[in-house]
Amino acid sequence: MQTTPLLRRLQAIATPTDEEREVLASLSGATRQLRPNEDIARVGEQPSVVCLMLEGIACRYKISADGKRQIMSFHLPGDMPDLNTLFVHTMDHNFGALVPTTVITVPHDKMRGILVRYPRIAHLLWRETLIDAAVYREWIVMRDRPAYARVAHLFCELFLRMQVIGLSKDLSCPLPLTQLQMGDALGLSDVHVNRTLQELRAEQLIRLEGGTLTILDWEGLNYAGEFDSLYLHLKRAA
Amino acid sequence: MQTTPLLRRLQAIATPTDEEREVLASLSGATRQLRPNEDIARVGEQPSVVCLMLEGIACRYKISADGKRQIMSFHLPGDMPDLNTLFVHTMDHNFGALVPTTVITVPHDKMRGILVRYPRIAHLLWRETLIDAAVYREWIVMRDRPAYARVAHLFCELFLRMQVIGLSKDLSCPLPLTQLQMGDALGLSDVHVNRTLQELRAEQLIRLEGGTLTILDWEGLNYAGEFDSLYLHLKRAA
DNA sequence: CGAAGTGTTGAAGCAAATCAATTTTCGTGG
DNA sequence: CCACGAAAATTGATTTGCTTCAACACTTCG
Repeated sequence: MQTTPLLRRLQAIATPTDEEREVLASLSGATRQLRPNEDIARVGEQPSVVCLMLEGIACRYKISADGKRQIMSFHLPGDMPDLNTLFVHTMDHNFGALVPTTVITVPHDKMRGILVRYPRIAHLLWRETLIDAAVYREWIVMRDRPAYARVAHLFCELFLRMQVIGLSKDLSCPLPLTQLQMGDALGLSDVHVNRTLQELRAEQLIRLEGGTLTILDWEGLNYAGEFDSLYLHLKRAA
Repeated sequence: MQTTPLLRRLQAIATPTDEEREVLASLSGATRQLRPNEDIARVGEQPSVVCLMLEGIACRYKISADGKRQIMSFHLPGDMPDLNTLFVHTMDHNFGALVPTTVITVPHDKMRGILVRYPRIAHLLWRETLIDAAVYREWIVMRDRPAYARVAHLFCELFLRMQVIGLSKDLSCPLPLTQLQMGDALGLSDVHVNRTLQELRAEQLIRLEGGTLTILDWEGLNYAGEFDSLYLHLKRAA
């Protein structure tokens, strides 16, 4: 049942046939355990495998000239974040774990074989990479808004993404990120993330403790974050 | 020779075979002329055609709650910016012309036929959409830097992209954008774009007049913009 | 030739960064 | 189980790059 997260994820954004589900369910490869801040691939490398996330949280990031880390996306179980390395061979960014994380690595050759034999799976995965791009676009927009909206937006997005892979319970989901990590993703200092979290708590929109996010007011949080889930292209809404 | 820009663009990022070049060169569809600020597709729509840009400059953008326009990407001749609508059917953003622009529209069915018959073309175009995503990632990072670096970065990117499609001459290329349009793409006010342009001119890095950008100091501009062209994944460097 | 869009300049205000402690939490070994 | 050190969270004070507001000048073109 290793690949359950992948199927959950793909069924959230598309409608694979039984055969396709079977092929994807049988995806296998070396399992790899990563510790927080351990990298999976770095700028300049040319990976020969793609990762399937099973557990944990990973991110893509770049390091600026002044040493600041910019997180460009978060990746959750079920994601295949480096599918792009099949066609864009050289990493233009880093990819690493933020918390203890488990992935399986599938050789490029094997993936390519599947794409050729099952064009519909290729299209499914193409769709997945396009939704990835849609998330980037939303982040470009979202990161131009005030801190309050940015943090709210991030929580809305992560909650929905956790929900479709079955990791939420009611209005709670795991969110074991530090304020520094959130800041690097939101383009905010950790200090300001902290102050903003306090605002969101004071407004009774969220609770965040012990690595668990609880949304107290979904509508209110959506409004605060100017959040519209359309860009996630999920088949069903929350 | 309508599709020349497309071939130029694809040859800048990949190596199509003669047959593939021929198929792509024969791509045809209705020609459409667009005036500045005329939209090609809007949020919520489900286009049934994809555009191939022949001339001009288009952009993807969203309008925020407060009415601000956020430009998420620019598109130049040779780009097929809404290839994504083949697999992600509903537009989550707007797509429109910024200056007088010519496109041809190719029906989805026709494109799908080509993708099925020529898997290598599918992979080529997939690569194209992945590079699009790489540009989004870079923009997320770039937009967190000071205004001076952002403007410099934009000019470096646009110059290289113009160059690979044959629209540059020496270190000059067309750049008929207003300061407001640049501001919407950079997350800066038009006022601040103006002041920043003056700095770049004062530093003898660029000239920008009459819709033409001239780079006076490529190295200096790269440094100012913390620009590294890796993310564009061009086969040859500048 | 006048109107609209674009570019330019100046002054004031503000959201968030930065700098600098201090407190709390948490993992780990004694 | 507690003590310890390191990481994370929190608080306060100061600084700053950019926005906003407000004019005004220039260009372009019907």
